[in-house]
Amino acid sequence: MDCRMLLSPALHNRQGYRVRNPLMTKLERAGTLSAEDRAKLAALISCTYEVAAREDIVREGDRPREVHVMMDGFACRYKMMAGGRRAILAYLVPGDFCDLHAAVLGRMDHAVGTLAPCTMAAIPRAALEEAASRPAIARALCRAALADEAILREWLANMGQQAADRQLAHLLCELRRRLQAVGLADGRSFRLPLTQEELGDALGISTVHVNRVLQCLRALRLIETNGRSIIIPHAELLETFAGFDPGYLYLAPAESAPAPQ
Amino acid sequence: MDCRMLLSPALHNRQGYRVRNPLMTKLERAGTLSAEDRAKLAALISCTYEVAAREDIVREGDRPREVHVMMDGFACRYKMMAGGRRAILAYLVPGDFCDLHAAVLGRMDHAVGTLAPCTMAAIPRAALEEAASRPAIARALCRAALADEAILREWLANMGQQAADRQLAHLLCELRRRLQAVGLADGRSFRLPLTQEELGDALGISTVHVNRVLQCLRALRLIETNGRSIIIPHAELLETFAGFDPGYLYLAPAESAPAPQ
DNA sequence: CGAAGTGTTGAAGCAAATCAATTTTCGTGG
DNA sequence: CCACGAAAATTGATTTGCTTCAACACTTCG
Repeated sequence: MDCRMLLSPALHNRQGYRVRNPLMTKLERAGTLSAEDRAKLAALISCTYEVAAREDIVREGDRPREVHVMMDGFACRYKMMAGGRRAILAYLVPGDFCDLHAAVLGRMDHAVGTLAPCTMAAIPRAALEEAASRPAIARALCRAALADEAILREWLANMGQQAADRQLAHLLCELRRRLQAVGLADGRSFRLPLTQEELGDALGISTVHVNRVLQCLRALRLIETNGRSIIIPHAELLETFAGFDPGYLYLAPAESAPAPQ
Repeated sequence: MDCRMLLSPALHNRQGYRVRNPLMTKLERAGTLSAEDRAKLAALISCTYEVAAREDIVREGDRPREVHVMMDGFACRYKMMAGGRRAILAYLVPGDFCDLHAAVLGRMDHAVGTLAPCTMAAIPRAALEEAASRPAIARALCRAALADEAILREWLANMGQQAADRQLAHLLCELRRRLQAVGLADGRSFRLPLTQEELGDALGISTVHVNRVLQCLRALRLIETNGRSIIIPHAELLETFAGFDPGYLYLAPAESAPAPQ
């Protein structure tokens, strides 16, 4: 894993837009970081590197010495199942950690692979642990990890209990909100560099069926597709159809918890 | 929620066995707690109370002021879906936290309800946070939360991608291991106080189908049932059938992570 | 321009849902 | 302890959402 030191004074994503550091955007959501905290965090992103589409970033069983963060692109957590099927367990968008949990648990119990070309940052564990000695940063990291867990629960409920058309609609609603939160979607449309097979591996349905469900959503005028872009003409319609409630994403600034007496 | 102060010098579970504090058993797994840490933890369990079967412990939207821990019994995380279906997102066994994440995220995005009569402990957030000022305890709590996340990922892969017979077999393998880890199963059998409906709500399959799949597993001699007890004559056979690999449960003492340089 | 990957369509088969009825188990009070 | 009612488990018949297999069209890019 080569790690060209790209000291990036201004970050640009693959579409050429100048974007804020997406990790910062994400961790600031809780709204409790001081200027000094932010400086500490920014200093962590010193070592970035590029990964082509469909490469592994970390593999099952790895004991990563650094923690990897998505700066640009699109990736997924996955497990290979008996019989060669691939189960996609999460999509990762800019700002997301690949293996924060492995720093605590010691080992990856699944792999992370890119789906589109990605820019990654590698943060040495020692540097991260030092930053986490600041309570506000530790709290923000903890929040990020627990928000990932909330997404897993929503996926489990969604994939387990809903018909395929609702499942796919729900997934699109989630991706729209998450991409919007890091400036990669306007309200109406976003780039989604996924094949129908990659969607099916997340939903647990066949490629053929993904295709038919997409046609169904188009026929209902809930979505339009244009190459690898998704257009959602009326987000509320799609969200209603999917039974989507964005609370589980914890994108709003932290609702202050009741103070412990 | 009445909170009778039951200062329990020795804990007994509902079957009358004298058991260790299951929270301690769980948090000690990482193997890094000092005697002082253990004393601090033990002191947290001062306020226990009983809850009947099929009651809610916390509800979606709650902002709990205490953190609740299972001391005895059987419970589940669940969400109610559009159409009245219930999605069971996790089973909770003694030693498991109900709402540790809500202490950080501020709010429950799902409910926790008992399935069997339970003994719960309520830990005031202030007391927990004070205990967590000890690094070893903070680390153990973090490990516990992340191990829950690993179980969610395994469920998502299992429920999403496998045939129903493998799914159910996998679930039984997991419960056997988790119950064994807190002394509630010998190698061969354990009490499983769940109806077929409650199993179906976790697997996303109908009650009728749960029944047929159970019959199939019995016919294959992979399991026997006796009232609410499950007997697994040859655990390896069932685990092979289910493609079960216990690594994701993180029940073994922490594999020491590579030291950060 | 050709080849590979991706998307689309149709037909047949199957796993699981649904509906409905019956039996068994279990908890409770007489 | 037994009788009763309710909950849970079981069985059969029918329907359906999704898979699988196979062929073909479109796009992208070297």
